[in-house]
Amino acid sequence: MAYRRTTKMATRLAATRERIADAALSLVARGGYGAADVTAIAAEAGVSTGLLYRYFPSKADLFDEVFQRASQREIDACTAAASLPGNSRERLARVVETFARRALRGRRLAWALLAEPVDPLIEADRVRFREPYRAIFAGIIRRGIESGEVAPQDARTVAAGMVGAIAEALLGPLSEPPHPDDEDTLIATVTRLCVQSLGQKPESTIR
Amino acid sequence: MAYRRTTKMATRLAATRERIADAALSLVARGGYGAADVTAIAAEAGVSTGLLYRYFPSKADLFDEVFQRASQREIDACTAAASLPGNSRERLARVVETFARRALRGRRLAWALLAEPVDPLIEADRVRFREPYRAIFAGIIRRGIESGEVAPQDARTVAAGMVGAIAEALLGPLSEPPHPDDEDTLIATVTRLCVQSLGQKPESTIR
DNA sequence: CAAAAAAATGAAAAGTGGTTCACTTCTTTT
DNA sequence: AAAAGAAGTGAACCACTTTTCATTTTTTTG
Repeated sequence: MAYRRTTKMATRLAATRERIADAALSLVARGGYGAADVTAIAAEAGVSTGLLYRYFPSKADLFDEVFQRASQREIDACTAAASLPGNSRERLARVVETFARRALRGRRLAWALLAEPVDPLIEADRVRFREPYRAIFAGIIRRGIESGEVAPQDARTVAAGMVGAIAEALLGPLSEPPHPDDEDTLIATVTRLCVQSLGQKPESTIR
Repeated sequence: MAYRRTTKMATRLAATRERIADAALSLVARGGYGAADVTAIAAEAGVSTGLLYRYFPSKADLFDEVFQRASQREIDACTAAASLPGNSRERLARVVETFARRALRGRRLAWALLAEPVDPLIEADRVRFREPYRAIFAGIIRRGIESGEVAPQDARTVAAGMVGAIAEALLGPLSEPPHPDDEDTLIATVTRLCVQSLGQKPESTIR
């Protein structure tokens, strides 16, 4: 008669789901959203388009998850960088460097996550993608303010500005072929820019 | 027989072209790209879709022009702000303020120009849209470096960062209803952020 | 090893939105 | 005012994707 959910089956189902999500990410990482239509995703995952819809209610839902995963990795890396010891400026610098270096390494994916035009259906993900970074930066800034290292300021807005600055400064280079020599200077410039945007230490501006 | 181009006719042709472009801009400014499909544009302009294609070879070409016009106004305003007298930091501050204030005034359009997801066909315009700003900022930075007010740095990258910072910092507020009280502080924060990212005057860091 | 239920298929449907083109209307010219 | 040519129309066309669903295959259970 019927069949109850066996662990064996459940495992396979999860694996298929995984394969689909991986296929989608892989296509995006290689060819951008343009290359990631459901037909291509299904083919890449080795399943039929119909099956894809048994696992994800819609393409948007699929990308919700794919995006989430890809972002999470990046965010984890930055969170880790943020939690290393050091003063606010050092920590900030480390996060920016981490972000920039990883983005330049995985150019195509970074471009897709940061800037590539996607259909509006999926755009919500991108906005969400930037939020965690803003949160990381805002946290560092707030702690800097508390400890007196940084002048009081609107941490949220400044953090948003930093995310934007990094993204925009990398965009050009991201869409060009790698240029290893320039990368270090590029990263250094972006890092300095962010740290400086915090302003000087309050002591030096006390009247 | 045939008819030669009369000034009367030529004027009308130009007017129709104008109406189409205006209609497109108006739709974008009110409802974003989503609301600006060719059918809607034609309807708004009071012409048929077919006629639209007599004036513009394709939708992308139409938006090329529409974008161009909308941007030009903004860019002109910023260029004007940049050319007022003052030192680099003052001039930079003025441009940022100008940009931010105008963006907040024309929220919907600014959002469309800066960040709204568009179909890839049109995305090229957006990249181009940011370029002139980068150029304005880069010009100010370079002059600052030449005059010794600003430490030597990669003007192009820093300028890109500023454009990104401004855009990103405004994005949240741009998609929310106006909040007049907060706007001035927001603008002040963004301006300070950009000016500070230039770093301190070289004199104070000379050893 | 049937019978039952779920997994999987893939071609067809439905939706989307830009573009075309055969045709009509209006303007100019003689 | 008639001929000629340009402006203007809008429904049909097309390319492209997502989504569905009737059908087949696989897995489980009694």
